[in-house]
Amino acid sequence: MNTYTDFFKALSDETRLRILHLLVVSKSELCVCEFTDILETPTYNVSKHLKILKNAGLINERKEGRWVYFGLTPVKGRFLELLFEAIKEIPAQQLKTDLNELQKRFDIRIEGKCLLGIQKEHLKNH
Amino acid sequence: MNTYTDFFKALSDETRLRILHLLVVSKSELCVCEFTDILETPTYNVSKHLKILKNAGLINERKEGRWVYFGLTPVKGRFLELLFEAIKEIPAQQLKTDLNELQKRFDIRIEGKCLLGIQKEHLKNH
DNA sequence: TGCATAGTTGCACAATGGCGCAACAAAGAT
DNA sequence: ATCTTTGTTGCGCCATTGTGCAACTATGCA
Repeated sequence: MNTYTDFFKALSDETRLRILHLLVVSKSELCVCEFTDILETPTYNVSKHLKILKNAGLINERKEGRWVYFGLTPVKGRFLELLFEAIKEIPAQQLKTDLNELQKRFDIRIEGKCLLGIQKEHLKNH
Repeated sequence: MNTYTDFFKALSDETRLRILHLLVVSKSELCVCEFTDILETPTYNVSKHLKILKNAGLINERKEGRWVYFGLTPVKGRFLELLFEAIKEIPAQQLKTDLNELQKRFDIRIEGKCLLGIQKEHLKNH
């Protein structure tokens, strides 16, 4: 039961909902610096939100050199299947904008990998 | 956007998830004293949770004499449709128990109306 | 070895959220 | 009119949550 309220709690924050939406729609893994640029939120913030989504069991982590990629967990059960479908259907302008920004990040990937890091200076840790 | 995080926030509490599950599965209106007995939570608590669900736009209120019935809002949009489907599919024991308790309350309705009030003494306001 | 880059974590702070209690409103019954 | 029943609301308390800052780890490069 707690599992399910935790799913909803994880999605009850705008930043985290945007993160999950990006993952559901793109069907890809994204790395922390890509999220940072797309969401326009400092890295430490993105990192914390990703941790919450991970602890809720919604996303997985994969390390590759200095980069950490996050993707959806494999869907087991009809509940998550429907929940992800629902998220895909949210008709919010913000989410469309996010997808545009995601495309920009995909365009600067090199052989499918995120190698360029954060592009927006003001979002980096100093 | 806030609309959607509010939906999730509303469902990120166990009591409220149980309430919405009852409404989604039963396709009925239930009154506050029925929720009180089923959820085994004091009336003032039930009332507050119902208010939160109502403010989120998930449920409606209808007064009938001293009784107040709550039911799902008419679904507009694919997002809510899928969200409610998802809630139906949650395989938690607690929710099954709730449905049994709901049946008991339906059994003591008179001509489809909740006329008997709270059955569990310790849950009433004093 | 030292430096830059990618990311995480601990701390302090303000805001929010759920609970219990007690007081309240509203409707019907005696 | 008064009492009972159904339900709501305001208050104080405590726990949780999101944020920014600063310190930290870890990986790769010169």
